[in-house]
Amino acid sequence: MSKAPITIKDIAKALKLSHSTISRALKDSYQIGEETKKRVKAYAKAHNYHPNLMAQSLKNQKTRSIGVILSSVSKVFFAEVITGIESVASAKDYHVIITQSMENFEKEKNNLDQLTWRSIDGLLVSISAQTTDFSQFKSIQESGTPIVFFDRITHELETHTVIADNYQGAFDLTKHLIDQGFKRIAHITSSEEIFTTKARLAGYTDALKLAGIPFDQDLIRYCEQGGVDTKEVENQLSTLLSLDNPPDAVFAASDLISLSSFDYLQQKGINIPDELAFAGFSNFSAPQLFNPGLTTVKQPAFEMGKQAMELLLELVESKRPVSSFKHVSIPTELQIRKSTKGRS
Amino acid sequence: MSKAPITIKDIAKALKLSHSTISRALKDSYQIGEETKKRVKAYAKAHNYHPNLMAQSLKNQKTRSIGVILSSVSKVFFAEVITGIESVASAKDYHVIITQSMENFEKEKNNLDQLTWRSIDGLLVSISAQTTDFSQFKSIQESGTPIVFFDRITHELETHTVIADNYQGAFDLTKHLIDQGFKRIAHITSSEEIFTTKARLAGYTDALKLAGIPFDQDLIRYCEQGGVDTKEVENQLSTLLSLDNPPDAVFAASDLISLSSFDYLQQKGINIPDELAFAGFSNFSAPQLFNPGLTTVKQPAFEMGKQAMELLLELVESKRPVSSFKHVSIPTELQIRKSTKGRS
DNA sequence: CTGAAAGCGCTTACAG
DNA sequence: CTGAAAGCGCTTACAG
Repeated sequence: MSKAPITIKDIAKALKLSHSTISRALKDSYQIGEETKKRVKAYAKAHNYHPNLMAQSLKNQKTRSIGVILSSVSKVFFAEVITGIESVASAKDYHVIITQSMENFEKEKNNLDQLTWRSIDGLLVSISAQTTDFSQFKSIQESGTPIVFFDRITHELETHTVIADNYQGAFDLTKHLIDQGFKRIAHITSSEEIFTTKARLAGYTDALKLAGIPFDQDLIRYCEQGGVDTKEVENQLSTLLSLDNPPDAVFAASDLISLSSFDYLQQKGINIPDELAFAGFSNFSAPQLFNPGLTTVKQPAFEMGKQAMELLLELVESKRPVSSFKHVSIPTELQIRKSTKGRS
Repeated sequence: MSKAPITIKDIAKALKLSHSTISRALKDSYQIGEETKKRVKAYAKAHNYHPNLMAQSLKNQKTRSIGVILSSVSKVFFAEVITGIESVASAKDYHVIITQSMENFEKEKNNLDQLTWRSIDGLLVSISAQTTDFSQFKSIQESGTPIVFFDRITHELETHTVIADNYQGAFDLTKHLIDQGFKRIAHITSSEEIFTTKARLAGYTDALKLAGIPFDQDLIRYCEQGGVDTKEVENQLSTLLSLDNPPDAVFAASDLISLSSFDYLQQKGINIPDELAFAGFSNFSAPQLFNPGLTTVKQPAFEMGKQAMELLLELVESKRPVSSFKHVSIPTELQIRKSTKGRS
């Protein structure tokens, strides 16, 4: 194992050519003769030549690195998203710098600063729950770094976006509950502001409308922390249960909410689904563990990461400014289990 | 927002100094007068100067990037490890390139190649289950890139290692089962070869010995895939259950094994803990979801990532070769739930 | 078709 | 205490 990797200079010396010629031959420049190209490439391969990325970056003003901001890698959903992102990145020789906002606006801003001065070529973002001001993203975009939003997106910037079809997922889930005979369907969801919350609420509302079931604002409960705080979920649940006309089913917007809810309901001795049916959005690795098994809407996390990265690299590698943007929405998958079994 | 970031040259021009002086002032060189330093730093700060990392890397032959190889980010354990690694990295301005081996030797080798020619400054590895040949790691180390192993380690290379105290964790868990009155304790574990498997088996064995319970090889069941394949786990369980003298408790080595087992046992209508007690190593986010709640040994994942990264950076930043290596073992935590309740 | 030269933004031995 | 110069490994306009 040689300590110093082989460089263009070394090849030039060995082959008695100038280093410009080597450089061009390696990139298949039309200016170089076929014979020469072959010799150079063969030598490079034989000696396991790899270009020095730092030198290339310095020259090209491109780092081949992509920044990612998401709330937390510990969430199964995001772990799967990352795998999708990496699958594209490694195929195209980019590397990915992951940062976590922990749903915190200040942290998100710090991550952004960090990533910026590391001079990334592009940025992938799922916006934190706290974020209402998008000016930092705008200035990054204006300074020439393309951004693609996924999952938690905004339309305040013009760019590609990739989401799960939250609307359809919520619609399907609500319709399933209605089909099972439930009439008072509550919705415990995350912060009112975020994009996914709005889309899910719309799907829920439309499914009710279609079935002629009246919408009741009392049945919509927001958790500002998105369920990170167990107490928050318990409060919303207990409010629901003490309504004059309590719900017969609950549609939860996330795993965290479902987890806390199951604990609480079990504690209170409330039987699922006989006293209260329950279902939720989830990328939990083992929804069958819930007792009874949890009916879920599964988000296409890997696929989202993959497509978001592909769209970002389109922007990064595009020769000229892009002005027409795609808004991808990927279907979700309804998985029916015992927690929503109707009384029939 | 200026498109082009400010450089040393810009500062030099503005302050009518040479760029050598700026460079030195910014790094607090003793050669530069206090007054000058102050002026330069103030200007740099005011204009939000950040050094161009590519240029620095090229000059210093250091990239400030650290490679990580682990089996899969989708495992909660590794997601937490990553958070620990990142916490150190971001504080010290390193960035982390994560790669996944998926327990596959070939993939691990590819990741290694990729990382190598990206010229990382150091490497953090949790070895894949398939790996028995460590020559690639050795040559990387010999070529000057420090490596630290964590979780799945080897002693074939001389370097720092960081593990959870698997021995003690297994010992504690086994002792707990014995204390609860169980006498035939089976152990369903991962591939026989890997380090963690051996350590856990040793803890298990010693706890039995101490209690005067005879060791029975029939009660030790290996899953080559580590439980990725549900069938594998079911086979081992059914073998155990059909023994002439079947176990009264099971100690599982991982979440995956516990998950598949619970499904299988529930299917077979076997009551936990009355017919069979169950406990396992786990970093599952919600062990209380198991029905009944699962007694677990929790691994200090965040802490492991943090300490491994700290030790690696010690090696990376050390001026001279290090020859004395630390072997850190971090305590695990036994969390007792209903799945191991004794009959008393 | 090939080469000499300049330059990306920094660091650092060498001079003064 | 400060500056001019060389060089890290590459790319690419300019010549020939």
